[in-house]
Amino acid sequence: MQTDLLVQLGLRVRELRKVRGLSQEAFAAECGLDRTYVGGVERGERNITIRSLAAISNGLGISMSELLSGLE
Amino acid sequence: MQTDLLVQLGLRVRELRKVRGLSQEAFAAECGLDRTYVGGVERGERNITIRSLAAISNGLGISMSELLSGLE
DNA sequence: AAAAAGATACTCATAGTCCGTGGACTACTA
DNA sequence: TAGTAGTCCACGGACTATGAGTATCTTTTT
Repeated sequence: MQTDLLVQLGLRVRELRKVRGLSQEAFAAECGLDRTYVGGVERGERNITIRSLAAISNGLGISMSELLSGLE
Repeated sequence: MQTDLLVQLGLRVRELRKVRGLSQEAFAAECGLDRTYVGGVERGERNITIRSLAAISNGLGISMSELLSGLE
């Protein structure tokens, strides 16, 4: 059985954020999102919308397509 | 000014659906979604979540990453 | 005319915000 | 040894905004 889509995405976001040396709070500010919300995304608890996904990939400096590559 | 993300996505979904020779209704059934909901997505009226995006890309037989490539 | 798509409108669940608390950890400073 | 201060994150509660999902009616297309 494969890991849930939301969990996979969350792990990826967390990994990419940490590589950039940002705290959740600083990263959330970059994205224009709430810190508690980003935490929830990283924990795989949020079914994120495409607009928030765009905000996050923008905050990470990559495309949505890149952020989602390999995820089903 | 550039076209809204949701409109871009909708146009792409519509294009890919038509290439496959499916009506909105038949395609929606493939995706496990309602016909009017898919219509709203194609018209760029829905800020779709990642899970619905997964259902649609699955119905199209491509990855989410492919579906979103080139979109900002 | 029939089939396909658009428009509108509704309920209910949840996306997303804002406030706060507490625990784990690090680094001083005594 | 503490003791305290700072950082980071998980988590909760209360709240607002909006997405999911469906029904109905109208318009367009063939």
